[in-house]
Amino acid sequence: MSQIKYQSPRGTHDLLPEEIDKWRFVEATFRSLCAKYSFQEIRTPLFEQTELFARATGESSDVMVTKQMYSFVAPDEQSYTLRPEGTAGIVRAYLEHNLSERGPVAKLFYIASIFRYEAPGAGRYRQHHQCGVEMLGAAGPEADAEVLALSRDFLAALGIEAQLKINSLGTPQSRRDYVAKLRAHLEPQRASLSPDSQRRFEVNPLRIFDSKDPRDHAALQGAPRLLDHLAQHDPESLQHFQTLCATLDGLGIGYQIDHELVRGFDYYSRTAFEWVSDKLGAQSTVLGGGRYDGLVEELGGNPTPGIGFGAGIERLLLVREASGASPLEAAPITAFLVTLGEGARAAGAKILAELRANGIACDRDFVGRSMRAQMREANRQRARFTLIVGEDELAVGTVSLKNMESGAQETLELARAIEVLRGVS
RNA sequence: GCGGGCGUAGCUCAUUUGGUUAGAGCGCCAGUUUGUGGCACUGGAGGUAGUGGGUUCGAUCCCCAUCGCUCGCCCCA
Repeated sequence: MSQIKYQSPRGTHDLLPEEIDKWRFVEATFRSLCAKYSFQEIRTPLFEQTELFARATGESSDVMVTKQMYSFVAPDEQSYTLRPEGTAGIVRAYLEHNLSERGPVAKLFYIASIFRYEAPGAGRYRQHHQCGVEMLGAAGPEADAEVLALSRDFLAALGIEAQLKINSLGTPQSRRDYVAKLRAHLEPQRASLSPDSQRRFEVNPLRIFDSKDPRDHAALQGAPRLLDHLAQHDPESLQHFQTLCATLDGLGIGYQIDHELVRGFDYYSRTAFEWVSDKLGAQSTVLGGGRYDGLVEELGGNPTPGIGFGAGIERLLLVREASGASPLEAAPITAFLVTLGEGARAAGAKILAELRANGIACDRDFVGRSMRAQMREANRQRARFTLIVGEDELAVGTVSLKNMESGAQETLELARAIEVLRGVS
């Protein structure tokens, strides 16, 4: 440990064999659900032109966000950035390949690495991994319900308990008026806000809702609510929200309306949602998403509605374990070849090849260990059978097949043993 | 970016008011007679105590720095 010269960069992690099965489980669960919901996988480049992400993360905060991106100048002297989120690249691909021409609605999903230069914390890394979906071209609340139903099924399949919170942000226009109202409400108490929120008051008053400072909570008492504002000035958004709620009721998806659930960027509209868990301390969101009807246009396309969600795999696994979901184990191999003597050892490669040609997962000893050690290794790998080949067997062309669970052993021709092993593979 | 805690074998942790060869459990390797695992027993390998400085006769232990992890704050696409 002390002679270590290189280590993985801060906030990045190696996924070792003993933990990879959990990841594969999450990914396989997500893929199979997406297939069920008819979402199709898309893979976009790990990096894009910096400009794309700068645009997609909004003009107002791009200075701040840019500091949290892994940007670099390539030999072509252009600036590129490792993707800090999943949606922008997909929208770019949607526009670049005119996916809108293939049908009115594109339902896409991705599993991707995400890079953000920020302080690592629980469930928060500089390279993390997300499962997400994007549904482009459908403006109605049934699209929201589709995405939410998938998210519900996903968490349920993972054995994660979480609560759904939803809210409506209205349209950028109606939200602008709301922000003005909110400012008006807070103005008189401005001096009593936390220092951070006094800054937010200038930059992005909606964010004050995210504050944990009691002073800010006090100031927000009696603040105007988004949904009330929509009722008066944006009836279409309210109708959208109410229809969604009714649909969720019909689907048996429980939710909680959270008037303080907000999003920072302009292209967000209407539905915003988060699945939260109390299992994680400060990082409570396990899956978040919402509608972004303004994004495609922002990135140069025709006005196109969109809604999606993203969920960090690291955090899903943390919550899953905190919830006491059953651990996952690697699939054992079917057979372990034990050889005795040089002749058998030399013949081993060919026997393994035959087993594998018949679809049998198998392994052997590669360091010339004793039979006892080979048996131990077979046990350690939880092999279901050992195939023992010694000089005796070699001489008459047979093998000894031992069932490691029952301990029963029989000597038979290799071809027969393969028949048996194929039957259990 | 700010503040608190932590950093001893592969893993989980002991140890020291600063004092000879830093320990345990698990894991790993080997053996317990001749070709048989899981249990048990025996033995073994493995650590310049994250790293670099400093204080001291002497540092794993005290001080500083640095890297990493962690908790909270900021931020959160």
